[in-house]
Amino acid sequence: MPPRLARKALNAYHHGDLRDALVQAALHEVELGGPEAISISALAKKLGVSQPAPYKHFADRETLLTAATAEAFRQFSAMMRAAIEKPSKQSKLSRFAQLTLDFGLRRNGVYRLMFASRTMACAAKGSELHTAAMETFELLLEALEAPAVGLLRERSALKIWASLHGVVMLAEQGLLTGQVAHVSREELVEDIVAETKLALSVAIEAADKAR
Amino acid sequence: MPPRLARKALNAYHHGDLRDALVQAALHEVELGGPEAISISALAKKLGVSQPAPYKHFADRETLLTAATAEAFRQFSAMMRAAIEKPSKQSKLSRFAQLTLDFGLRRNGVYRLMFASRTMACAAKGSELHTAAMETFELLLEALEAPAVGLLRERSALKIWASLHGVVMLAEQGLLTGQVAHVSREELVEDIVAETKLALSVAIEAADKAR
DNA sequence: CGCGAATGTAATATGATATAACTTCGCGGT
DNA sequence: ACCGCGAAGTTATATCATATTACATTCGCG
Repeated sequence: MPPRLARKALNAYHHGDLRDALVQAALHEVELGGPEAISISALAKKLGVSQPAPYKHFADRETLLTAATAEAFRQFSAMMRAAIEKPSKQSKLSRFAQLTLDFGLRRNGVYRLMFASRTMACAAKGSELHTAAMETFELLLEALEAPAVGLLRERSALKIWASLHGVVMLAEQGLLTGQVAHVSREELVEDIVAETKLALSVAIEAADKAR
Repeated sequence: MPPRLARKALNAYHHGDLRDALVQAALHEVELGGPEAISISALAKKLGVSQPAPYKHFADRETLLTAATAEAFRQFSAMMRAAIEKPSKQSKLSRFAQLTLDFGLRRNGVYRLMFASRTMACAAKGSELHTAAMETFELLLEALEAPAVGLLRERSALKIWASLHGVVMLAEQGLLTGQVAHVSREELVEDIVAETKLALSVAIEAADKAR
């Protein structure tokens, strides 16, 4: 006898797309409580399947986290691409930076999953996650709109990425609000963008002269 | 045989200084496996006490983590103070920055406990942890060696803190090594320091002129 | 000395991860 | 059409960590 006939129309036994549903549900949970908050059994209950069902799709909690992180990177990239391709008064880099800050604060749980959890450090080189992360970095390079000077451009990108990351983390930990109440986080970001651009143009000039 | 007795008696029943021993042991564990790795019961076993014993000193896991974080900040501050007070060819800021990077990579678990865990965000204003963190920030302000221009100095400190934090996190996640193999992390940090100093002096000049 | 507070233990409830062994269902080959 | 195999679920269970409760021991202070 089938244990129970569920709400799903034709197929009560097989969920249909549990794997994807798990990833989406995980992201939703992470959004609220951060990476630590997700629990396999809680997700299973929420999706109306038995507790061990997720293990048919993910070897362990870590693997699920990794898949969710990759999906988060793809969503982030899509959002960024849309933003920097839309014509605007502001520079692409400026929009990228402000949006990153916004994302980092509004969807802090997901942001931490992407940039402040152990997940990334464990990602192998060709993995789904590593690829997704690299694409995001490519987008930043594109947003820089700098002449193709390879190494210099990458270095600038890294510096601005690092700075943005730092601002998000410090802001989220309440270490910014107290110290510089007068300076808005947005101003701080614009400051960083301006400095980066200046430093890059100076470096390019110097490189040209040396040639 | 109990590991270490603080007060006096060779006492099998009472540990002597379990609270402190827990904090130290927790930091030791964190050093290896990061904040997620510490387990109350594992610590209890390692220290040779019963599993619930720690709860006499810390309400829950989170509270123990918070205490360990505060201790980590104190250790960090002590190290930094020693470093920037010792005379050297390099600037204080430069030493602060390089040491931070070094600490962030060598003792990454502890670093993450301090700067990349949820602990800080939950710290109340007058708490042990908040106080310890503020002292560390004071040290950075001191290392800046800038004329006392209040807001400008704080802003510079924040920017450099954010950048350093970003570099550590990215480096630790393997996102630096691949992209800029030629540029050492140390060079990147020196770059950031130089930029900060330049920007600060320019800003001060501008402020003077405006007066 | 003796009593209360601090500190430890034993026992237990709860809940999460993960594995094992069994069941159901879709689907492709003959 | 059928069979059977593998993918996707299920129940049952082992293990382990957190946290609470009730009880035991020791410290230190009057």
